[in-house]
Amino acid sequence: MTAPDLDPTRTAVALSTALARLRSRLRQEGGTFETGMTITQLSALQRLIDHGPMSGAALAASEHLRPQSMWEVVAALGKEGLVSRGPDPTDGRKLLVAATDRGRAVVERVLTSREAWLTRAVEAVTDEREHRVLLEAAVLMKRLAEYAPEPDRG
Amino acid sequence: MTAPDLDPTRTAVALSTALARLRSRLRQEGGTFETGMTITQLSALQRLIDHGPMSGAALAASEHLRPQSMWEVVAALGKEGLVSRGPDPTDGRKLLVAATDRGRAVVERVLTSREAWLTRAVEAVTDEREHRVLLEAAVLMKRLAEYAPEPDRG
DNA sequence: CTGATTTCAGGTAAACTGAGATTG
DNA sequence: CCAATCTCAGTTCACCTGAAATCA
Repeated sequence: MTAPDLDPTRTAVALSTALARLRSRLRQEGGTFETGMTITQLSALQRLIDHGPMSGAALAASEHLRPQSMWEVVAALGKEGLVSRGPDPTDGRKLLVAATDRGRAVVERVLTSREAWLTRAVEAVTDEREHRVLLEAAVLMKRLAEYAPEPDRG
Repeated sequence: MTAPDLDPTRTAVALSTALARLRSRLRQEGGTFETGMTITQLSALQRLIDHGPMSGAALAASEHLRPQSMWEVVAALGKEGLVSRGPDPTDGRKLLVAATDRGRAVVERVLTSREAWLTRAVEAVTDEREHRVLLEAAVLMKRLAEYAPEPDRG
């Protein structure tokens, strides 16, 4: 039996509205960790670093964007020299997108800077236990984003 | 001394990218709890229910939007009969925005429906402990969104 | 020929900025 | 007269859909 105070719908609504409010505040604060990057760009770049070179279509699918939208993101990153595009040797339709050394360096710099508004907010308004809750929740939210329902089987 | 694995910058980045990915996935899934409302509209409506009638400017500030943007949100909610607008008896410049009974009913319905994609995802991919983590994180994220740095005092 | 990938063109939604009008 | 609020108009940004062109 699930505890009566744990209602997945209320959690879903709370999570959605928290998302909206934090996102608005981030926009208000300039948002993007002092690089020109949008969070979508940062997320895609991190994916490339973690996963290695991928086709645009695969990268789009993993980030839940349309390929056309992802190519815009990749073009923006490419213009800054953070990713490179090259032909896939085994499939002439694909272009492999890869993080460059410069891209890796920028992400590393983002991950060690203390200046971002959200970093200061986390330091200021959470104690150690709450900080751990946020960190775990980030992992859980990524897991939620990947959720694929089991197909019905007779 | 803070535990060495707890780095506010890494938490901030993890939270940001989790935000981006979950938001993309929500858009892909249709997002808005089977009402025509956007999450911004839902969040504003909840605020009105919790707080009582507010001026457009105050509501905008609390949700971190510009007044002009908030008036668009309010207009959309008004068209569905979920909020009403009336003059402030004490200040002729302001219009007080208030949730209607219909608005309260819609939020109540959202909070009890099991159909939303995110609700099913929460049920499916989290155990009870993780569910609690998400719920608390939603509260913490709203707190982060409200963070106001202490003014320097010499 | 079918299907997947990339590219090109145009469109939408949710926010924004800027410039009045009204009221305190 | 100055400041706050609301309104009107135009703009931007990050996505989207649709339709080619290329290749397996």
